[in-house]
Amino acid sequence: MQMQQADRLQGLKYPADPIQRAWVAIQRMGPALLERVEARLKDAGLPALEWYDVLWALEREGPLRQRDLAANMLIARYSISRLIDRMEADGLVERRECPEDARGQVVHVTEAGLALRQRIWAVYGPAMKDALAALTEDEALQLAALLIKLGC
Amino acid sequence: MQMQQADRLQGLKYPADPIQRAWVAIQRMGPALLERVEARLKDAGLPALEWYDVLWALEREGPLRQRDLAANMLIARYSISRLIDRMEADGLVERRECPEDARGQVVHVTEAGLALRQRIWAVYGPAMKDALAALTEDEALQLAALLIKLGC
DNA sequence: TCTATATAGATGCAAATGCAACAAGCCGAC
DNA sequence: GTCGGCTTGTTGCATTTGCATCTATATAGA
Repeated sequence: MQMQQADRLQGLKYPADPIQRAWVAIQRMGPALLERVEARLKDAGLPALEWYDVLWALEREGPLRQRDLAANMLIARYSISRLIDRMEADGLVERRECPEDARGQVVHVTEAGLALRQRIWAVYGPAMKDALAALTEDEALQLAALLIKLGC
Repeated sequence: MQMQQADRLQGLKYPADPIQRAWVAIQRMGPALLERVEARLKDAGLPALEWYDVLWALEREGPLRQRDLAANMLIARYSISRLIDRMEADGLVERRECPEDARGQVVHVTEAGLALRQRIWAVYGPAMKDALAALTEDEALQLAALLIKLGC
């Protein structure tokens, strides 16, 4: 198999300055953990997490407009447009007319989409747990609280 | 100006489960903060942070092989190869022969590279500080410590 | 030494991304 | 009403990515 250099996390140094240290840690660990998890999805022949996010948002909140999906996922409109193109081509979602705004469309999940989400979660859930296994539950909550503070 | 949907961080929900909550927070805040900072670089007509990372690694540690840059930045070899192509074309770095391994090359930073790094830092530093302004120094250190734990 | 295997880096190709521009519909001021 | 400006979603184009593969060199082991 190829490399996996995102797991060369051991020898890396961090700045001493608190702000810089936090910044580097966030920007380094986010992608590294993501790569670990996505590698397991790929090994299982499953699509990337982006697809999961769409499917889960639709299952959780019901049919949504592309605009709202974009807002949920913090990605650009044109990205959603093309992501939904691909997912629709795979039969996971459907675009339907939007009654109260003729510009818009409403995205619905299909049965196949629901089924795929479950198959992804069966791998994603455990992989996420493993990725964060070094933290206790309290620490995980602390970490989340600190990060969420940054969004406000 | 265009959108900036990465700042729609306010209304977003987080799972109650500690592990999931931490995961979502990391994966959401990392890119959102990055986008805020990179927007300021772009407004100033400066290149993306990737370039900064290369320049700073070379300035800090001296000339490096592409292999070592890749390890430092947690990115794939072929990405480095092409990143250095572009930076070399811009006169910021130079590839030179590697005396003790004829396969390899050593990347050196040029005067222009040193100068550019300083210009980037003048924007990057303050932007980073602003992005993390919601945290005290203690909190920043706490956050960093929790994240760094995940790499071990 | 000679061979097998591993590593460094580059690259062709297909897919994905970002940007800018666009059409179509909405909405509020007048 | 209608006019200007905003929002929604799409698309052409150039750039960037990821994957697989390739060459050249290094290194370990018989």
